[in-house]
Amino acid sequence: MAEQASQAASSEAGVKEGRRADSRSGGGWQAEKSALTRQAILDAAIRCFVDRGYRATTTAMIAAEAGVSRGAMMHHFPSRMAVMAAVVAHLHKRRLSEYRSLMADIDDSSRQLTRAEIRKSVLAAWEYVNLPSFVAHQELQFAARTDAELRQLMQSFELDFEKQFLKTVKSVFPHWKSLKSLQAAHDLVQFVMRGMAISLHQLPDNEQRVERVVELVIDELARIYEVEGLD
Amino acid sequence: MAEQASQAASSEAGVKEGRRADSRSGGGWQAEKSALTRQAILDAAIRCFVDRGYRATTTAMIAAEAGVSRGAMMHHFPSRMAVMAAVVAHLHKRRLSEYRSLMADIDDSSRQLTRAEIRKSVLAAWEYVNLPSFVAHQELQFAARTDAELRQLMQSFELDFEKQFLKTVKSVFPHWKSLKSLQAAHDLVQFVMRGMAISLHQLPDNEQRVERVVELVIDELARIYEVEGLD
DNA sequence: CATAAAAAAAGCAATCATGTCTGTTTTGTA
DNA sequence: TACAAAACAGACATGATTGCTTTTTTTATG
Repeated sequence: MAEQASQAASSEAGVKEGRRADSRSGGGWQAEKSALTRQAILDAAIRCFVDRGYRATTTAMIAAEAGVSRGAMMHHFPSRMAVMAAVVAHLHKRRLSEYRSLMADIDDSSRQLTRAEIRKSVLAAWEYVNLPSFVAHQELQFAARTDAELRQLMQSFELDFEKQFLKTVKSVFPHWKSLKSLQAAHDLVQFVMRGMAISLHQLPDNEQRVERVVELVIDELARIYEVEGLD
Repeated sequence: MAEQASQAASSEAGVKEGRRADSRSGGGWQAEKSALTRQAILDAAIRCFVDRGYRATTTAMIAAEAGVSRGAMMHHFPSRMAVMAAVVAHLHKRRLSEYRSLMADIDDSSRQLTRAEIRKSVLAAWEYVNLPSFVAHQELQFAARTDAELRQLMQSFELDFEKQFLKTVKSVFPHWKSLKSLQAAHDLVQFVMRGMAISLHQLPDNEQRVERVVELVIDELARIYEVEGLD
């Protein structure tokens, strides 16, 4: 269980990379095509989640979106749940990678945490919750509330993700000393962004409200850091 | 469209109340029983949403939960969507009523906004997002993202709800002068609570994290009020 | 070149949810 | 009491989704 998550998180060079090299001798092209098809199916599933929702996504829909036949898909994933399991693992890696990429632009390697950096990190968090991968994961997480099988499937990944997530934040804000307050600040940002994402994606007239709340969060983070996070 | 919402919001004395009085002359008992059945169906639907999810909730499930036959249900609501429409209207009233009830305990009618009041309001917001009615509405709102019909159905109610919601907050915090900052503060609280609700209801070990974030929000509200909300 | 294995495509049966239909009971009214 | 209308109950048919099976094509290897 826990191995699954950490394995999925760490094994960046997965099935695909491991076999593409030896396409000259033997046992290469077939495996590569297989991996390509799998990847296409997973990406298609994510797109389906985003614009149809988890429950409404059928196996036929995924296959059509991926451009493969239903039979081919059943060859790689023997059941619907098998696809979902693979998507969970796929999203786990993709989300971590995307978040790290967003946060990578912040580190200006100054020796002090500036308000500008805080702002960048908050905006990055807002961008993050608007990514397709986040929306897809949101669909899965939300469905998991009332789907025991899916919940169990995601459980270990969720725990690992939270761990990696916080670890990334720590690496970006090395000057923030109090781990406790950093965790709380991180939680605050994540909760606000998530709540804002789900609340506003059907209400018009967002921009100003988003802007104001973002400013409030920045203010609060600056205040927390000033009080508890200094060296 | 807009009339639907405001009508649903204002007409507190609906179908049920309007006909129960004249059970002596004519047209009473039957109508009352009808209203009772409708109510049972709507409440059953909400329960189904909470523990099965919107998409997984079937008409048969609702009927069974309500203790009526599927035929009886189809008599009152000719289609699945008709049930959902009625549930949306029902939840609209119920949520407003419950939130007002939660906020009613705060007003200590002092002539100044104290930190204790702020704390109570934040805790009330947290209680609010843990009510079944909120969870059910969350299901509907979330499903509406990828269900155009449902989205259109809810649209006017959502707008009206936000209006009534803010109005309630204003009435509870009459000393908060700047409407702009009050709106922002209200948004902040709502977003945090919503994000926390959806993020944590499957992760264990919540209490401490919730506690800390709640404290942060209280601090921030106090700060905003001090800066922008004073008389 | 031939054969085995993998990948892909298509067809099929079972299940399930919806909507409609018909029949029965209860209530209101003349 | 008789009749009309509403409330209710159950059965049926259609359409959709899933998983399995069969057939065809592609790839790897002796």
